[in-house]
Amino acid sequence: MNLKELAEALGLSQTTVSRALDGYPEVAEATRRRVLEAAERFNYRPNSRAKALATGRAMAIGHVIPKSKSSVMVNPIFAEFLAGASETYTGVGYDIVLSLVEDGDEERAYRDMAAKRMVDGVVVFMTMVNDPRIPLLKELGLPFVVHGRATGMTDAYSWVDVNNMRSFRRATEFLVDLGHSRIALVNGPESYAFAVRRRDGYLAGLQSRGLEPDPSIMLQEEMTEQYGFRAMTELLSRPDPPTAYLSASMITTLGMRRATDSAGLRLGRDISLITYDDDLSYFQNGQDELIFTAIRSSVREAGRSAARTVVGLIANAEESEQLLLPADLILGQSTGPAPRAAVPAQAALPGE
Amino acid sequence: MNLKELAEALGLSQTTVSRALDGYPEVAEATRRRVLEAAERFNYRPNSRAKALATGRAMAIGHVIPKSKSSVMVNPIFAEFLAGASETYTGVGYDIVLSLVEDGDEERAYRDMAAKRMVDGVVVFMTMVNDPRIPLLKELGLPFVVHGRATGMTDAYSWVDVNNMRSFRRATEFLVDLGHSRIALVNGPESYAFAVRRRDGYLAGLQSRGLEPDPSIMLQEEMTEQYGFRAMTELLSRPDPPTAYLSASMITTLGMRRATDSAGLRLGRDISLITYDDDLSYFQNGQDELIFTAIRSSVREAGRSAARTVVGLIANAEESEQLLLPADLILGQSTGPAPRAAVPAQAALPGE
DNA sequence: GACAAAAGTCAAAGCGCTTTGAGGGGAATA
DNA sequence: TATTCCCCTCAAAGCGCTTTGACTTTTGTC
Repeated sequence: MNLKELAEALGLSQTTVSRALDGYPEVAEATRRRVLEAAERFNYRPNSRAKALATGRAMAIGHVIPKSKSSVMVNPIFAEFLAGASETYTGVGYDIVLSLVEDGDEERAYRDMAAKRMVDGVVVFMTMVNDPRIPLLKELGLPFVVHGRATGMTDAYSWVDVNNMRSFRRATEFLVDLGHSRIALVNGPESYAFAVRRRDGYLAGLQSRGLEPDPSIMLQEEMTEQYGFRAMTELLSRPDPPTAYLSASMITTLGMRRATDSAGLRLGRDISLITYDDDLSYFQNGQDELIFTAIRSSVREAGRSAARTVVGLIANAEESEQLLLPADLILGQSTGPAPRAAVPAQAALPGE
Repeated sequence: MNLKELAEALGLSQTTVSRALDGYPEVAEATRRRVLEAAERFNYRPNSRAKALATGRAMAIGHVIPKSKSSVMVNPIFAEFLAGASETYTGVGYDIVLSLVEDGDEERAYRDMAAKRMVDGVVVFMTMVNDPRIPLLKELGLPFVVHGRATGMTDAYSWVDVNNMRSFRRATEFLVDLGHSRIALVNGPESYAFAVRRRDGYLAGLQSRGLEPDPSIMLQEEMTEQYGFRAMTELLSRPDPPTAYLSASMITTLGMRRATDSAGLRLGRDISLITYDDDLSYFQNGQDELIFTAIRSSVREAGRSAARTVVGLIANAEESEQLLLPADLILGQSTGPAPRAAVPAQAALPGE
């Protein structure tokens, strides 16, 4: 059933039917009711392609998700981020066009989306340091919002981010205040902007408490479970193992806990750990009481906000918009005072 | 830059340019080269909306992902599944239109997609027992493929599935053969078809070895980490705790391991565990040697296959296609012979 | 009752593409 | 040179919708 047929069935012109459906005021109330009722009855929906062509609006937002070619890894966070974004979109009638592309092919993906006019705007996920996508999208004139500011950019653009720097600084200071002086950073790849910010926060925290950073206990890699395990195992096996750990992802943290457990150590007593927690629905950090002391910020909420921003941008154009979401440091059971000298020594021979 | 402008710039008609770009034989080779070169230079791509309207093909596939309203949970598996599907689509020029909908709203989502003509076909994810979406999609006449057969359906339709029944049966028999007689099933919600099949496989395995099932050690719930922990903790605290466990998801398994660890028990020695393993990129089951004995089947491969099937369906219509992917039982370190009587008794007081 | 204003409806153009049916020009044949 | 045929190119219609500008009918005012 298309508009023409519906109009014929009603004995009205296409114009009137179209106006009635879209709520224009020129249509008599009785006519509108009649039209709406018929549309409902025939299960009519305007053909979105034709509508898009006529209006110039695709009513769709593009989400381009990079997947690193080397590791074949897809960051599962994006599922949760999308879930949030979709909550916003459904309210305002936008669809999501998803594109998963390998690391180098992003430029082409965005150029395609722009030239093919499939979307009215895009959301950039996992922003890189000096991300080339930002100037590209400006050049293309496609409204966009990035999740996580890029570093080293001066231009104004819209973003939604978390206060990574400050929260990692606070977490670090908190650990120092508990008496820890060797604090490891198990970070994500520092090609990502968020990872750089977290590292900088960590360094700022150390500095504010007068501690020297030790590059040998600052790690970075794709945030998998196996990475967490390897990193923790390796760190614990050192002659002078750290007593406290900062992890950039809940997933990595699970691997770190596995290593801790199999070394026979207990979190919160022998070792302190603070994790970044995206508040994933399937990895809740405890129900009643928290398992991990964590820097928590809902990535789903970030998705909602990013979507809201890009939709606003499409409506209003101009005026970029920035939004810094809070990240709370919440106390769980994985942190405690630094153990006395004896314990690190014991920890040096995990599980033996 | 649109077709008209490009044609003018070249001094050719739109027809010729369009044909040259689409590789029709009526165009002189020299003309075609000239057109292609110009298209490249001007960075021209046909407007996908106009093309879709003219051809009747949207060149897009819809993926509708349900998110359970109650738990607000989004199954992270879908990210990996989509990554696989997208590998297929990029090869053949299809885009993904993603729709995350709350449990009850699926029918509307599919009706929308069909009526609005946004997609040429859809992939159904997380099939339910007696899934109403299958008759609905048949009625709508939209090509579709489901991931995981529905149960209780007689009609022919296309699906891609894993041999859940057989693999769970084999895993159960394997555990019995190791001497285990109390084997718990920590399943996903049995409203899903795959969960029913896994349960049936488990029951068949018990029966073939002459064991009676005990409903009190057959659990089902959304497959979160916290569920695994709760389930395992509860099971271990019983007077007569199971010595072996079957888990339906790697994520749940991580929670189960956490519970096992904090009860002071060791997998493979005190307790045996076989997990279903979707081969997620961020939860690799060990690098060199496997951590868990597992039923492994790549969900990414399933995504690739499902996409291939739906694309084929659009091209050929008619002829439904079924594909049963293998699920291998692979030996890791989480299984071992059933401990003698003493150990379960000790396990009854976890961590005390 | 005449006229203006408002309300309701319509035909037709246009969005950017594909595709049909037809036309022009050159090579091959007579 | 005239004719046929093939190769290449083109103008125009159509995909299903929105929207402009005009037209008809109703309502309101003096």
